[in-house]
Amino acid sequence: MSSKQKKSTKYNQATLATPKNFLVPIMLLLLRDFNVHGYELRKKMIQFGIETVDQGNFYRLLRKLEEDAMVTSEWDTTAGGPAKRIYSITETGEQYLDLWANSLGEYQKMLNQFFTMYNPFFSPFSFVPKTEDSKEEQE
Amino acid sequence: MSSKQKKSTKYNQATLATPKNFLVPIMLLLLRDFNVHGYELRKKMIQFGIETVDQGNFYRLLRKLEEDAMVTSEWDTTAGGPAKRIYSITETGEQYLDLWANSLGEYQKMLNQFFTMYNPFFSPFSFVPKTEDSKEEQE
DNA sequence: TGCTTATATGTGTAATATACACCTATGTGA
DNA sequence: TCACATAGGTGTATATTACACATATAAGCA
Repeated sequence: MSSKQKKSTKYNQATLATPKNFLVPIMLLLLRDFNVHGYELRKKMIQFGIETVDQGNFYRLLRKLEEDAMVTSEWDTTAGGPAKRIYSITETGEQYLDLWANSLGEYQKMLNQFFTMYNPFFSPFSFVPKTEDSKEEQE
Repeated sequence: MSSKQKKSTKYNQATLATPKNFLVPIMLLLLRDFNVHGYELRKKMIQFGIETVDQGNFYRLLRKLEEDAMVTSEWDTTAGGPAKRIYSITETGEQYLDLWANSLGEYQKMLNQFFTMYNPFFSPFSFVPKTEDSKEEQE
C-alpha cells in the first residue's frame, strides 16, 4: 500500500453513460428515414443529441456497417465539392435495427427502475430533482 | 479486396445496448440503500434486471470504487462461511451517483427520442410494437 | 476421510470499443 | 496562395468487457 502512483483510475467523467455501440442504432434509424452521406448523417446525429461524434470512428463504423451489409452506399459526384458516399439501409440493416430497438427497450425499463429507486418522486416527463428531505432514513 | 478472411466483425448480439460502466451507478444506488457484501450485491443487481454480471469484473469494479473512495468496506467474519466484505457508500460516492443520475437522465431523453422516431406510436409505459402498416412510406 | 456444492473474493489476459491525433482531397472566397 | 468548410478516411493508445481460471471456507453426504 505504499508509493501509489496509480494510473488515475477514472470511470471517465466525459464518457459517463455513453452506451456501447450506441452510434449504430441511431445511424441505422436515421438512414432508414433519410438517404444521406456521412458528413450529413453525422450532423444529424449531433442534432439528435449526441454531443460528441468522433469523426474517425464515425466513418470507420459506417464502412463496417456496409461491410456487414447493414447499409449500402454509392458515390455521388454530381454535386460540387468532394465526392460523397450516399448511404441507405438494407433489409438486413432494418432487421438489425429492430433487434437494437428491443434491446434499447429493455434498457429503457432498467433506466426507469433506476430513477424510481434513485428518486421516489421521479416520474418520466416530469422530473423532480431530489430534495435533501428525501434522504433522511439512513439505515 | 481479395482473400477476405475478416475477424468476423460483430457488434456483438449479446452485448447489444450494454451501456459502458453501467454497473457503477447501479452498484452505488444499491449500496446507498443497503449495506451488503459483494456476493449479495451481485444477486441484487441480477434481480435489478442486469442479466449478466461478470463475477470477475464485478469484484474488480468494487475494489476500484473503494480505491477511489466511492465506497468503503470492512471484513465481516462473525457469520459462518468465507469472510465477507461489507460495503457501504461514502459521501463522495453519493455525489458521484448524483452525477451519474444526471448523465443517465440525458440518456433517457435520447432513448425517448429514439423510440419516438423508431415507432411514432410509441409512448412510454404503453409500448405498442411496430406494425407492418406503419412502415409503408418507403422514400 | 474424501468428494461435491454453495458461498465468497478475487487475478490474468484477450477481445472489443472508443478517444485522440493525424492524413488526403475538392471547392470557395479573401 | 492561403485559410476554411466540406467530405472521407487511417493509426494507435487507452478504456472497457468477456472469458477463463485461482483461492478459501463451510456444509452435506457416502
